[in-house]
Amino acid sequence: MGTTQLETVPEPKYWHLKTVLSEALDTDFSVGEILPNERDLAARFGVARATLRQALEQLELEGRLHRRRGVGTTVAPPRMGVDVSTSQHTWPGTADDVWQSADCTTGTFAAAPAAVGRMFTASVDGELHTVRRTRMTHGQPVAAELLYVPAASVPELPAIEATSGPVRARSVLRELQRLGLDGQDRAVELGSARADDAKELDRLPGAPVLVVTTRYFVGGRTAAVSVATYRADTCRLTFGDSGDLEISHHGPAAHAS
Amino acid sequence: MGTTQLETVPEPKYWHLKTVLSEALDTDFSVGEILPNERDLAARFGVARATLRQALEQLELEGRLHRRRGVGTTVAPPRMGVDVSTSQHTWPGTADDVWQSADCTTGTFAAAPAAVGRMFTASVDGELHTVRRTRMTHGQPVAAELLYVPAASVPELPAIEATSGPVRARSVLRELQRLGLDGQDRAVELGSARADDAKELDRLPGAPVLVVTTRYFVGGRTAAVSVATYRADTCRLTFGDSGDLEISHHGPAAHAS
DNA sequence: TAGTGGTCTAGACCACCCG
DNA sequence: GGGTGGTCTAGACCACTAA
Repeated sequence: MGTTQLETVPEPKYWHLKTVLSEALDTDFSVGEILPNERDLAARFGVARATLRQALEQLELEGRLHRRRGVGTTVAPPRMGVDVSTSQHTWPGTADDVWQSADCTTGTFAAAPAAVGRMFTASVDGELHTVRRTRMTHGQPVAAELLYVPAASVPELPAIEATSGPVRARSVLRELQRLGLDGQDRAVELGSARADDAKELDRLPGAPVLVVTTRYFVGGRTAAVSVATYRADTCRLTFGDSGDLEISHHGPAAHAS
Repeated sequence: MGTTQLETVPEPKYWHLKTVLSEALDTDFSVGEILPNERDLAARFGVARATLRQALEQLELEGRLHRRRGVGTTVAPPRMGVDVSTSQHTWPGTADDVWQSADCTTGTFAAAPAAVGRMFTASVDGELHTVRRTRMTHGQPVAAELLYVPAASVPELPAIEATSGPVRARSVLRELQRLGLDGQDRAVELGSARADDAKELDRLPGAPVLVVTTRYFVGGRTAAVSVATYRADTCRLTFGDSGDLEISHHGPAAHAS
């Protein structure tokens, strides 16, 4: 390769390729622009398609590119700041309209992942409501949430209503809102989208997501648990009032100049 | 394939493989156990090695596996909860001993990523201290941090001391600690490790990391900015008192039973 | 139907670790 | 030196999208 670099430490091709592409994105492309297809790009750089794809995958992971089968690869806009701070949703999305498409099913605790069941201090028997929702920002789905609410937490929930569907989902949320919230607990980790979440987030299964697990405390007990999966490619989770700031894409060139 | 599934929706092989392996990890393996090598595993499942690797990569992304070149693939322990809550470090790691190996260099604002420079409301001229540290948990490096402190934020910093090295790093941190902190701002996003961070975190460049960007406010102005990159495979970031809980690995089998 | 990205193969060589 | 995972190739076919 005709760069100025000596052949001291042979950098992997895909890594070098990613750096070159990253700089090209900064200088020669604008947001939304379509890149040449993978076969052309690979030929242009003199590498196999698989190698080129390895570079593109990294750039997509960093939120620089957006790839869609049958369409092409486009330059992604900067990640949007998504507020997940405490003040924003004392109870998840009760007042604001960022959460949509609620649904609700009721079953036993066995319907929840074992790790979720472990977060409830007591009452592992009895019924469990599972509310499914989608969070929209700028018209795009950014998160899919499963909210687990033991029936014991909402004793005044009318039992006569529909046993599922958006109507019951709103009933559960309304009951939760009436409860006094003592505090909450939050954790963030990397995961890969399950098939159902991926579908709602308009991504392929296995796409990287940021999993936000929240425990809601009422009267010293865990009253509900929320597992929200955020698109990792398009979202930057904010915990404060910095939602309108741009943070660097964190690639190897982040230190450049 | 001799499974019970009809050929209705041909699931990708690597996806099915990942599910099978995930279940095998739960039942037939214990933490730290070594898996057969990739060539053997690929032959056993009747797929190409590249396909097998696609499944392993996903499992590693979810924190289930740990792969080391020249050694092998082992079953990873559950992710550790790493507290990044406000109360834990009013100023980053001043009192506790989780942060180690501090170093410090001083230069201009051009030494910082452009996105970081943008977070300082004023005083883009002048000097900028850059403190580099590593966060250790259970004897393992979990995060590499770059703390950007404008010289204007620590006017009483003795100028005669060493211009770099751990000694000066501690001086800067000590000065910061003397300041009254009005508040802070935090954002989390997915990134890939730069070469230098990867080295400190004992990972390969490009490894997935959770980038935590923090802005520290003093007197209504941004007094310092911290960019901390946490290992995404081994860490679960906690914002509260849930540090000792286990959260589910978020794979496609997370809903199983 | 043509073009895109997604999956898969069967090889090869390299960098690294350990005995 | 022998075994591991990491990189790379040159193909092939498939699933999806849009004209």
